[in-house]
Amino acid sequence: MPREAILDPRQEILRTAARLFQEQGYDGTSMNDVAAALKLSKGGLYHHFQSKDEILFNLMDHAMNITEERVINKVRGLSGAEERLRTLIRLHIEVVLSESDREITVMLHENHPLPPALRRRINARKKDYVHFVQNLIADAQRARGSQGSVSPRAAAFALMGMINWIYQWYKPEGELRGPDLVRQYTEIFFAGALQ
Amino acid sequence: MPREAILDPRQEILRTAARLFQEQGYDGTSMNDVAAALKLSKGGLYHHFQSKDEILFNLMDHAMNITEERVINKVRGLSGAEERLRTLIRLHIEVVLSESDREITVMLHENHPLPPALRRRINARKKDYVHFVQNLIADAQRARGSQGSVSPRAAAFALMGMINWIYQWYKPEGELRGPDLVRQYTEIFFAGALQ
DNA sequence: ACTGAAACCGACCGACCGGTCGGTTTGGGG
DNA sequence: CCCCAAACCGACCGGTCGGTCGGTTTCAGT
Repeated sequence: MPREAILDPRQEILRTAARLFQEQGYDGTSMNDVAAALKLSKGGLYHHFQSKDEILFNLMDHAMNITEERVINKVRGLSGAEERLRTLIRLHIEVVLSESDREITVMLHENHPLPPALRRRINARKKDYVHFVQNLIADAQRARGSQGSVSPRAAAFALMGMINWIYQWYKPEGELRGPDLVRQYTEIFFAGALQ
Repeated sequence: MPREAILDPRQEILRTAARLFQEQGYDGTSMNDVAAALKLSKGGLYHHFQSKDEILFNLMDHAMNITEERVINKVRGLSGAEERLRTLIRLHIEVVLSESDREITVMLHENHPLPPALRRRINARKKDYVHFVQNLIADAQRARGSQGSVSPRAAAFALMGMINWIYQWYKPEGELRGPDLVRQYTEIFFAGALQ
């Protein structure tokens, strides 16, 4: 028998909460809503998490784990500055568009004030990611010998904006589909930031 | 005596609500908070607006008015496709960074569900703006005779993302100040989308 | 001085929120 | 078969929310 045939209940709660938070917002979703969606009583839900904030924090932390596994670690295994940057753009977009990783969009949008300690941990991880992207860009600029009138910092913010804004308008059935989106965004950014 | 020495009370309420919504979020701000900040009772506040939603809608509508006045109308008065696009980028960034127009960031971030009718009106205005930008980009591409591998639609979304994401990281006292930001973003986008 | 409407107050309402708690069910190891 | 801890239930709590309402103040026009 498979060791993990039954999901960790905490993870199942997080998955459900992520879905509801994405659909109705954090404040628009009550703990009752979460419990009901899991066919649980509110008391039963509080057996697994001791506060709504704890759920939100774990959601955001999990989102950062996903980003680390599916983007950063994959890119680290590559060589060639431009190839690494190109891959980062593709993978990051894929994560944002991924139906299954709703935690990402929750984290992108929700700015509900977490307890300061937790907030700091998330912000630090976000900042690390931006620095990683910034370094990638600097490497790619160096490799191409570009006349750096565009700072890696500004370029990194521009790239994060382009990609993280996608969820605001993207529709899977729309005219601008995934692979096409990746191609065009990559073209725009490469020509724009590595000139 | 000046006819409008005293502000329209509704506008003063909107200004205060915008400030509080930006600082604490829409759900994190109660009608009591708004009333208290105005040195009003909640009952007094409800004399001017009949619901919290009505305040949010007027805030968002006002934000769209500002965009129309300060960006679209200014750009319409210009000639030369590239000059118009360049100016749009600068003005749009300036509006996002403007201390006094907090309604903008409220609208960019808050996705509290408005009554469908109101929601549609705001969304229609947003869509109009994207179309306006899209046409500007198409004109600029044509004027430059660029080999259009980048569609105006994708470029418009990329630009909106770059700019509308700024409020997520921008700090007035940071190293990347306003004019510098405008210059670099313009460079990135022109090289990226008009290649 | 009087009046009427607009502005405003403050107590109040029902609903719902996040969270608690004492007790019951469940199921695997001895 | 029993035990015990983990899982779970459901009633409950204090507090706050958006919104209401009847009454009072303010003040411009006459």
